[in-house]
Amino acid sequence: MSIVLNGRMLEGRLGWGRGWGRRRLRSEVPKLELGNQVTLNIEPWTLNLQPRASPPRSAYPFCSRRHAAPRRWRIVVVAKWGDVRFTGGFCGGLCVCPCEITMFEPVESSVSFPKLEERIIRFWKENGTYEKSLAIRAGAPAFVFYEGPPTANGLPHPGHCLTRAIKDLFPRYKTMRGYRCERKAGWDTHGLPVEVEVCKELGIHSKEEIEQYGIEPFIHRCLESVFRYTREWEELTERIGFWIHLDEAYVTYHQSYVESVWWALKNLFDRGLLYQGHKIVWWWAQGGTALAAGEVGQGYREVADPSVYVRFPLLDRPDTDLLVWTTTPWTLPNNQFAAVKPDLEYAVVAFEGEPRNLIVASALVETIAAKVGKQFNIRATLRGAEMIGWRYRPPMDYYYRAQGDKRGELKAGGAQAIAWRVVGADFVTIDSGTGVVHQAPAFGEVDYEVLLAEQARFLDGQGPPLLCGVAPNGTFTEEVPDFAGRWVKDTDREIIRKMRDEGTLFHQEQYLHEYPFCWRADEDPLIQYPRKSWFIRTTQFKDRMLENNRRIHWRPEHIRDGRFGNFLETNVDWALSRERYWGTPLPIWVCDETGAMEAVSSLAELMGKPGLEGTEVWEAAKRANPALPDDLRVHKPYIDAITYQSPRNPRGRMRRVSEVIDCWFDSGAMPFAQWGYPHERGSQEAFARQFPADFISEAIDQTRGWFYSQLAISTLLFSPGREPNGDSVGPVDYPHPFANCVVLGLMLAEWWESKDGRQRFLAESEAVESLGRGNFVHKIGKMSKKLRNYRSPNEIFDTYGADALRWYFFSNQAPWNSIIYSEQAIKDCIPGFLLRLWNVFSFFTIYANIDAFDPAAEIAGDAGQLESARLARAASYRPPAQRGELDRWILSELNRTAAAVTGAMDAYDNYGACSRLNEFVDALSNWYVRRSRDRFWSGGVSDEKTDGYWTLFECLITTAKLIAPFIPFLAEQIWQNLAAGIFGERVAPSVHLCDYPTGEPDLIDEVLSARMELVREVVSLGRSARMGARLKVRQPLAQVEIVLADPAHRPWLESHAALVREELNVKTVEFIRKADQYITYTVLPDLKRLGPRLGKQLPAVRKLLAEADGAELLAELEASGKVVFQLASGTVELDSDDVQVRLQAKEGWAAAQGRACVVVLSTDLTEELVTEGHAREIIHAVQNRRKEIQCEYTDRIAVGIVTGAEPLKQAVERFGSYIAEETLTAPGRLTTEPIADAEPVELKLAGFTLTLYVSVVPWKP
RNA sequence: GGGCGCAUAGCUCAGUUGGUUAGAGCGCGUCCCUGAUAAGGACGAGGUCCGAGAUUCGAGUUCUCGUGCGCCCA
Repeated sequence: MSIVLNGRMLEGRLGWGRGWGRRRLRSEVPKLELGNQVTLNIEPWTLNLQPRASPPRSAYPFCSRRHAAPRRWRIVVVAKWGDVRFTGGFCGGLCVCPCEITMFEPVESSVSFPKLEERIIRFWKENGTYEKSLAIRAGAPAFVFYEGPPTANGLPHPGHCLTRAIKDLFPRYKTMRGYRCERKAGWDTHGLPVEVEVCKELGIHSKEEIEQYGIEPFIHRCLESVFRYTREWEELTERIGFWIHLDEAYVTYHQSYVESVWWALKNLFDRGLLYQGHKIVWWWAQGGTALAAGEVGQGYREVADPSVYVRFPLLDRPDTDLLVWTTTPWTLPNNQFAAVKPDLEYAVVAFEGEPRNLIVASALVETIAAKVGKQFNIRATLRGAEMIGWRYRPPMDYYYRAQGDKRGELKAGGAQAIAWRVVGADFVTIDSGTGVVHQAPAFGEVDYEVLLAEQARFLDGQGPPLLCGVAPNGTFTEEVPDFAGRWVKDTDREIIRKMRDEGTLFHQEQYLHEYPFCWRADEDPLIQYPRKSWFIRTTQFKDRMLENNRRIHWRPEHIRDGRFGNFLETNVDWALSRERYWGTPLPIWVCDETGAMEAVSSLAELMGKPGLEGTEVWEAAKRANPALPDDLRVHKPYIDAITYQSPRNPRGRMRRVSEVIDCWFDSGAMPFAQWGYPHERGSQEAFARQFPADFISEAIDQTRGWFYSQLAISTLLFSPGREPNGDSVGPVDYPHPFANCVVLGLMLAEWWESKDGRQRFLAESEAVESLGRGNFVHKIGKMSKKLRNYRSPNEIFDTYGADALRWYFFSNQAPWNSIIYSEQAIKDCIPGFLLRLWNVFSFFTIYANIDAFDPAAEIAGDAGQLESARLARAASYRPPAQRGELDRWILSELNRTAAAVTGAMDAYDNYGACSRLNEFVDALSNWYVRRSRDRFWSGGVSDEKTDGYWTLFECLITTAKLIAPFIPFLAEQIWQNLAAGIFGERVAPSVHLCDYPTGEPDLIDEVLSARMELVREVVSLGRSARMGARLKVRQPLAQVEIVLADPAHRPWLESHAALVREELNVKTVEFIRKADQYITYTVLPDLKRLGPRLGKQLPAVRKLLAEADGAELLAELEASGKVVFQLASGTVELDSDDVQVRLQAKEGWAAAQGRACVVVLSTDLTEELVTEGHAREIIHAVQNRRKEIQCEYTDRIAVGIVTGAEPLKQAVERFGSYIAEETLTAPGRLTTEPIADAEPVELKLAGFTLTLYVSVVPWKP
């Protein structure tokens, strides 16, 4: 034997074990490099194998699997023994493993999933696998997916991992099911959050400061900001395995996108659906800006405000006043109405010492009397409804003086005073105040709605105007001359004094409540204030939106009628405009002479307008900085500069309104705007092809965000039967723009903190280490950057891998539940599922390599996707029907699983699908492989063994396909190894290019599945009975008796007695029918069957059955086919279908009961059995000793068993050869004497002492 | 204040159209295996299904009310 490396012969002898040859070789081998030419000559087959009649069949005599070779060290050699070809090689352990057949790439038993995933990512990239997956479905029906665009101005966090994982899962699945699923990425780039980020960088707050800084440089900074973390986002996307076209992403600030949004807005404007009105906003007067809801929420604080009870004297009822309560006295000058609840009872009350009667809600009379400490008399009561229309004089008459008598004509006919009268409103409550609510529409959102409702009752222009005596800077205007120029909040006291002087104040106190302040200047209280705003008339489409919504398949379903449906029910017009800078400009130009307006749908259209001016602003900017993206042309401030000749008035110029739009409109327009529809070339076709979406998914916080904005825009633009508007797609049937929506739960963080909350840990183990057990609390809560209560996704990827994270997301709970980002739970997915599957995979390659099982050699030509039909072409592939039962069973389970998983995934139920996959892998690993081990280990080649290889191969191949959408990396690894690795280009190059297995009905055998389930139950019960009787499995028992509730299974189970014997370590298996000594029978009614038939008689029947002797009942049933009961209410007859038999093990037996059977162990131990048990104890002890002295698996040993205990001596004597065989004791080396070179070990076995000597026997060739 | 959701084992969660003994994983305990081995497996303990009421022959499951928590909106 010799080794030649690059033409140079290496000296040395090859050895194994501890020989010098191995050490010598070690000094030579490290010089090997990839690409070296190595020849190993073995002439003849002289690898010092023990002489055998047949060729060696395993690697074990020479190398433990710990020596599995890293790839670069593999040197393949070929040897022949007769006609059998062997492939072997050096492995990383530096010994020679001549029998390590490399049919399949050896699978490392300890795998690093993160490293594996990195390799797979590279593989996909280099091979364009994603693109291929689209290409093979070029002509297939579309499965349309929309990506809800994230903003890349912040780092992606774990929540984004979840959305990206789900968004990947279903497109991958549908692609494998044969659909073409285009996946266009998108980026949301506009909006206030972006501006706020930039402001933070600049250290500025207010709009004034932004304008001082300059709008132009400001938006340039916004633009830079939105792509700050693009790289991190792209890396995350790739790392988690989310296949999407990032380089063709739509971007909301791009000109084509903006123009598409303009098109939609012009469409709405031309149809009269876009109008200007007022919106009551939370207004920061000092900063001159409105605050978004989220910002307002941050600034709530408890403060004391004046709380005043004010008289509103009624005009038509002398001596009677409405009593009105408010905590904002400064709004009283702008009072326009008093609101009451129509169905509430009010009382006319005379308070002691008060000159006039007061009207308040009856329920509040006592409360108010108590406040002022006065007695009262109720003079009369009346319903709120009766008061509607009553007129009063407001406490401040700045407007009343001029307009108090003004009347307007009603639409319904007649005329009415425009203001200062009682109106009905449902929002009035008796929780506080008086039940009569002061209405100042300018300074309250609900008040404003009352005004709108009132305005709607009058003919156009005749109704009440909005009275607003406050300037945007928060000071009173000249309309309120007494307080003009004063900050409104500062006037409360004087207003109160004035009312007291005039006698309209009834009572005053302090009131503690939550009130919002500006989060940027926390001394500044916010006020509600009317701003001009643009609205979309969504309310007009409410019914259509509801109808559309009803057709959407929501997961979970309750979203449809719950959160989302309710939101639609309470729909208000969409306040579209924002007085900000970085957003899609509202494309409306106004004539500065006539006020006439026009909407514009593209830059080209604008450029075509007559008398165009202002384009030089952009041109100059571009000249100054040629790197400016042209997309900015359609943004502030450049677009604002563009004016044109008014078509209405020759002197007029058309100027753009100043606002930008709500960025939710941007993302909601994405179904068409992503294509630049309708302006871009090809966009109309693209839109027609990709509308509506089959599937979208986001978290529940998008209900009023992206889910609504999409639905609203789509319903307004593309509803059936809507007004013609000249677009080319035409009305589309509901649902659109999405048909299935998986609403994800929120992601929560998990951490552990010290009881004082000062120390936080991300892992329980860390908390234990630092604080000790019991000194910390487990917390679950919102993720928070400030608290740093979660690990970055990258750490998870690097430690556990993306598959583990994905599997955790998909398999641990229904996706709409909130999900805890639990590191421990992610970690547990590895042994729980990934590693279990990996071990089966590894097991297969080990044995398949040993036996040179080579599917590729047997299947000629194109092997496609290795479907059953292709495999069947192999000569040694026997049809499943001809294979053993275990094989047929696991193939049945495989196909049942495939069918169930397909069904679940078609219903968007990933959780259910994962449960089935988990069950299957468990069955494969813990029953099929376990039960097949001996078959694979057996020497030689047999049909049964080959069947086993084909079966396991098929299971693994199909499982790889089944798991591909869920854990795409591991799936690919298995496919690459088992399929592409041996078939090369004759199979699909990636598992993701395969069709999804849907289960072959022919291979499903429900009866077999049920029966195998029964065997597994019998075995499990047997073990349970052993535990109960404290009988170790090592102790053989004479007999197990099985009592079946349903004897139908007996023949089949009988034929599997050997299996049960082996699993339970018993000598015989008996089936018994009547087992009265062990069992009591209980006859139970089949409730589902009898419930409807017997109704109220059922409890009586149940009682009778429970009290009756089960065995007797059964005998009667068997004899006559029925049992008859006499009840007070009549006769009841039951046949055998009406009852079920339950078995109950009697006390005192080593028995265990399950649903279908009872298993009874014979606990009588004969001397023979006990002795055999001792022999097995000895084997166990010797095996442990082998391990302690660090034997190689192949080492032969000498064993000395020295004991004075007769039973143990007997065991050695009677079972010596069995012990020797099991422990690899060299022939003739099992003695009852001490062994000279071995260390004695004192042991106690079954209560006896024993001294054990074990030493390794030098191996002799 | 309104809407929606959740409440099941120590922890995290399943629980299909109402049906007899409510499941899983982790953790815990006992044990097995040592030829898948830096793995793997078996068995076990552990539950007032948040509370009250209603419907029903029968409720973890349906309905009403309440309690607690979360989210969204005011």
